[in-house]
Amino acid sequence: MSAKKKKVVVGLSGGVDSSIAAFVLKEQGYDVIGLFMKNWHDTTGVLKADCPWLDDKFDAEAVARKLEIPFHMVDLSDQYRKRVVDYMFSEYEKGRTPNPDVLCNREIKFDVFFDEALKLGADFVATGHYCRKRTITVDDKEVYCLLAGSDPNKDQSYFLCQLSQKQLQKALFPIGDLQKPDVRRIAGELKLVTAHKRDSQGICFVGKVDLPVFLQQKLDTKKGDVILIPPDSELFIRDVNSDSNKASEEILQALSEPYRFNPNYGEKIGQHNGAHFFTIGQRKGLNIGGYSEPLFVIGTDVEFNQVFVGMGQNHPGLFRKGLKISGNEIHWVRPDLELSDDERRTYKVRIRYRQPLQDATLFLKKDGLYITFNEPQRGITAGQFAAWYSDDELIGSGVIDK
RNA sequence: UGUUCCGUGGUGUAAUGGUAGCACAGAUGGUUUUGGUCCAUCUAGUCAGGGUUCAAAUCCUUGCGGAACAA
Repeated sequence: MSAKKKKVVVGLSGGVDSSIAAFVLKEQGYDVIGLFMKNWHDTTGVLKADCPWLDDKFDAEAVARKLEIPFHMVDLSDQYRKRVVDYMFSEYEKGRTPNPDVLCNREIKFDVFFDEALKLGADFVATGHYCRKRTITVDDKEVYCLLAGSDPNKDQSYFLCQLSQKQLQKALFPIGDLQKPDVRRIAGELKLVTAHKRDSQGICFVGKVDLPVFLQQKLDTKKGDVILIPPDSELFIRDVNSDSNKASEEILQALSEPYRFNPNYGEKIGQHNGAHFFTIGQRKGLNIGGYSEPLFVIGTDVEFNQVFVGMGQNHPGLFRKGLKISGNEIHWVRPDLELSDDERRTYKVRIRYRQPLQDATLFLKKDGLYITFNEPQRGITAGQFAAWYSDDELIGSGVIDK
């Protein structure tokens, strides 16, 4: 007899990707268990009202039946609310723009869900993410690498940028080598109910929400001024030598400093319903027309409830060359590659999902990690995650502090 | 009070006698497992009344509203 089959619990979401993840695992000879997690059932602010988790559960169950694997469900909505949604509200309240899905992976799918899976006796836990894992040996120790999915169009490694070695150790990403169209095709051939289901969008588990409405559950609306900042404002003059090779702490700090707006630098042109409903780079929702080019949010101030905007795609307020991550927020997916004090290293960095990787240099300083980009970046926003890559491997990440 | 100028979609503007266009805003849809971006489509207007003309945003006139100038 061969050794006992390894047991894998796969998170079945009721979508096509996790369906095929389960299928691939089965093909590979694992003992597969499907586990559906219910995370959200509140429909406040959700567009397309029908509360979809039940449909998803039915679909997940149907897939499990078709693949002839056991099916279980866990309700993690309590934890999801506490560890993802509350975090979201609190970040917005501070005027930052969180990425709940990165948190969802770190806190839910690869934490509480993980534990539930292990309770079912799992050796591994699998998800339908488009990314890959590789195991290498460094100093006689196994090290797990998180790689981009093979389908460059669907690579979801960014959302897993906060995973730890411990989490990666038991993780499997069965569809990381597949292209999305192949996933659809296989699902079609297997006649799975999820074969032609639309890809999920919006905050994972919550769905596509009207964000202001969603946030209004906890955050008050409050009228404030919208202020237009001219592109030639002195605020945008950074008399730092953009040759950041010298990389003194001063230069790094200057490059990573958000523009400090105040109404004296511009002109009041309208009103908004709360600065915390806006994020840098945002165009829609200002409700101010009459300009030759669109207006974009270039800064918000929740303390004084002010929104600062600039006209046009190339407004200098939209761009910055550097950002900073607080020392305690630096996360290395590969701890063996951690920078030492005052060390610098070049990486490819993205600051949002699906952004093409940008050439950048990381500097570890006493007060945190500075990242400077070769090209100015649009919409560097506190609360979002910066993730650095070496080729297609995600090395580390952190919440942008400023 | 007098003279002059102006009044076009929600906003900013184009069309000076010949099918009222553009931009921004807004709505809807698409792309996207964050926010946002982006793409497509759509909505919506000649201040009001009278007149000239085959034809008026455009010319004339009255009213209303705004701006400028005025010993």
